[in-house]
Amino acid sequence: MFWNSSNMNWHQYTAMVNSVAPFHHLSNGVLLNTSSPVKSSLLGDLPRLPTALCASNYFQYLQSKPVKEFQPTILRQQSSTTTPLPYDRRDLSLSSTANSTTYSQNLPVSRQQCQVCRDSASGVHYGVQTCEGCKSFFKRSLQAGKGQTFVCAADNKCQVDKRLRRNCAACRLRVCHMVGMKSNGVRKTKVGKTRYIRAKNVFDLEEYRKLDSVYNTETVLCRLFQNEIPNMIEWAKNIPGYKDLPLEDQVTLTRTKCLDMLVISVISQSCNLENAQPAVSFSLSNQKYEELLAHNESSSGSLIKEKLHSAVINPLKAYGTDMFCNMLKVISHYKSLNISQTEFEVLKLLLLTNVDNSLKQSLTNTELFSNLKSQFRESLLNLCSSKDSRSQGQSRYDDLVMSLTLIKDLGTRLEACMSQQAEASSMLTNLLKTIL
Amino acid sequence: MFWNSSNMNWHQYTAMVNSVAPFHHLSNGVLLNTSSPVKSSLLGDLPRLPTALCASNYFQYLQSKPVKEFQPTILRQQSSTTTPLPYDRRDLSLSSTANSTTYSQNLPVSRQQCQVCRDSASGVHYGVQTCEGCKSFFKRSLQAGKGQTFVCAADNKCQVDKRLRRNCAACRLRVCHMVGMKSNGVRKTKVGKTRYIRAKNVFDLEEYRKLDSVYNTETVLCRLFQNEIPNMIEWAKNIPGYKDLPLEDQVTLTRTKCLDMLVISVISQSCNLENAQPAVSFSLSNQKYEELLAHNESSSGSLIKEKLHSAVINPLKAYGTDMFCNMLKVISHYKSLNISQTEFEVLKLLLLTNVDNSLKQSLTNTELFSNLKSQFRESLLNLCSSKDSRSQGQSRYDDLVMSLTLIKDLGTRLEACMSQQAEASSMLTNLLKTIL
DNA sequence: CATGGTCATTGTGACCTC
DNA sequence: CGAGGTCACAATGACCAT
Ligand SMILES: [Zn+2]
Ligand SMILES: [Zn+2]
Ligand SMILES: [Zn+2]
Ligand SMILES: [Zn+2]
Repeated sequence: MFWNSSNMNWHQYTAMVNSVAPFHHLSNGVLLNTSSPVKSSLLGDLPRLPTALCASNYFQYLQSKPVKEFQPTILRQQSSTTTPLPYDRRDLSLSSTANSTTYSQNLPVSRQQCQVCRDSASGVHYGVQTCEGCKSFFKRSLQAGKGQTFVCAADNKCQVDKRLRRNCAACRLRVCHMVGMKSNGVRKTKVGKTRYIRAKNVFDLEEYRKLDSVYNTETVLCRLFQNEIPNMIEWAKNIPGYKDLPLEDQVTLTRTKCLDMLVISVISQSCNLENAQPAVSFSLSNQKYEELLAHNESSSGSLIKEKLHSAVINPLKAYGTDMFCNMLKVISHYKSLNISQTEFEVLKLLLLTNVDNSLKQSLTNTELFSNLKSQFRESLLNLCSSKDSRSQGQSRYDDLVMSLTLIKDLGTRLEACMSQQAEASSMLTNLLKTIL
Repeated sequence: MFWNSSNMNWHQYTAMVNSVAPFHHLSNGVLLNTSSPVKSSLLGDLPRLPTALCASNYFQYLQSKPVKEFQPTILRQQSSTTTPLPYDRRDLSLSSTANSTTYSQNLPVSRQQCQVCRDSASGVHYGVQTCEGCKSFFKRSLQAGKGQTFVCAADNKCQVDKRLRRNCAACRLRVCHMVGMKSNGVRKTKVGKTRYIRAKNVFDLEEYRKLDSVYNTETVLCRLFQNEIPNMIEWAKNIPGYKDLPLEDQVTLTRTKCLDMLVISVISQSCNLENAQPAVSFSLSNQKYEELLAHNESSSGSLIKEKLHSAVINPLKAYGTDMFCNMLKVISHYKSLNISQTEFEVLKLLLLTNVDNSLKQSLTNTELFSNLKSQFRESLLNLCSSKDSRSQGQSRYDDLVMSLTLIKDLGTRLEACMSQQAEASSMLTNLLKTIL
């Protein structure tokens, strides 16, 4: 719904936006207006979601970068013959030759790999496909008990793969928990029958709550982002005049601005929620929260869930990366402006066409673009002037335009978050390639 | 010079800004105008600089957080008596009791500490005060030769202190280089006389060039930031009407906006440099670069040095953190707008007063602030209108206001950088406290 | 006094036992 | 088949000889 705008000209478009303005819907509410040709969007309505994207697969996907391992394929027997040590089991050589022997080589990149570090797995341990190393690591962490706490030297976002897994125990254990490794109590003596069932491969709230930080607002926004891109592109296509731009320019604009657009959409959506006043839901009980979370785990654009999420799990975060608090501030700003949905829609357009000069020069049809841009600008000015008196209108226009800096700020922060969530950039490229 | 604006009313101020507009100065140029009562600023003129802030001290300062070590002060002899092992030298207990015995306890937090990890130092090793651990670590890295390369699992920004130094070898070695540790060749056999002189404690380019990334644009901006704050505050005090605001509001505004103000100043300064076209200095030879760097190491606001710096040292950076490229883009944008210094000055004022609602509510005198803000806004509108025709003026006004999103974007990125450079936030608080 | 070497201690992971 | 144990190996750092 959110990105929806059917084929019509500019005036029809603004008219529609006006008429649709008072139309609110919640993430877990029902869609009231069934007559309009809505294309459902994840930013509020949550249609059928590919459930394959659950926690384990998600992280597996994020970590599936082509690890460069051009091992020389020699000197394994070499070292053991030259130095006849009594034993040499461990492989800490960092250029090992041992793991190119999985029979289903590298076709889908996924099976037979350790879900934690992408090394070759030796079986299912503690509920998850892992390598010997991660198995032992998790075992030791269990044996050590609750006393030991690892600390990350960076931001709890360390890469965990075959060569780096020894660097940060905190992040390694975090990933272990994320992919669902569990002790299942101490092993029962000798029951040959129904043993360890495979872990459900879904976020487990109890496990999840043990984790510290990091994976909350940012993670969900990143995931949301993936799902929302197609809707955003569809929306842009239906902007009057946008399709007249050359295709390359459309792609350029969409690609450059998609993060900002995601942000402004979530913000405008949140402004419409009646119960989105900051700090209200913070008093909800954990039980209520779990109900809500269980009701619809998959994905939701509204900040309401995010807020609950943060309230329960999120402790203090690193300075400057707390997306949640920052978003609340911006929402409150817009609420104080008493902004209408119509104004939000036009602000979106302004934001989409607010490019710096270098980007503008790279467009193929600058003329057409500038026309479009000034048209949007004009539109906002008219909107402001019609409501209030002359000088009041100018003042409101200024307020609205200046508020875009806040959106931009959030977009930049989100970009930083995403860049740390592995290959968001290439992911984006691929997505856009498949869509257009 | 840059933050300079003497005591005068608003009209005098704009007049002065107008008259001073075509006045350019380079970082290594001479100051031409000696009659005006300029207060020199680091953002271009570089007066006497407290040279105490060199590389080593800087990192030492950044890392001087109050490490929470409430060691139980027992069980040292305990363990050696209960288990009569033949040897137990190393202290890996993580709650050691050994380092509260430095006789000059914790008065200035600085002396007798390892410059790398803040553990208690055992003397000067490889030219720098270090602990035994870091000494051995550096020794091994020398013995291993160039073959071995450490890789950081995060972003080459890991914290290095007593408990975390074992986490990331890459970052530990990086810090070793940063504080100036050197091999000085292999030790001469037996010369009892003039031996290792203490390292100069200044950035050494040769050592520095060995490092990968990270410490370039961002580091210098952070350092510049420290030095520039007082000038910024002085500048703000002289804005007509600003001193009429309550003192708390002044502090609030200054504190919230100082990063953005730093960014816009560097940008405007860079736009004035004749040779600041992007990608021009990239062709300079290394020798030329070293000359420039040697000429004035301490601090310089102009991007010209930054550009050289990056051109020589900076390889590709993490996505989204490359301040340098982003700044170049913005500079080029403003150059294409053909922006005047006067316009920049007013933009600065607009940026200073562009706060979100929550901040505005926290001000004590909202009325006064709003008046000031609209005054600034008016001023820019007049400036634009006077130059061009009516509609042209509005268009330019829009362009300028929208361009503030670009500045905000840079500010946000810089904030992220600074937050990773340890305790920039508390540093800022202290600074502001001492000034006001 | 700083350097280079020594070696107990700790984390690791390939392999083994059950 | 997987949990738990084993132990060679690598990194670390307190201490020592020079
Ligand atoms: Zn693994
Ligand atoms: Zn980590
Ligand atoms: Zn140290
Ligand atoms: Zn690191």
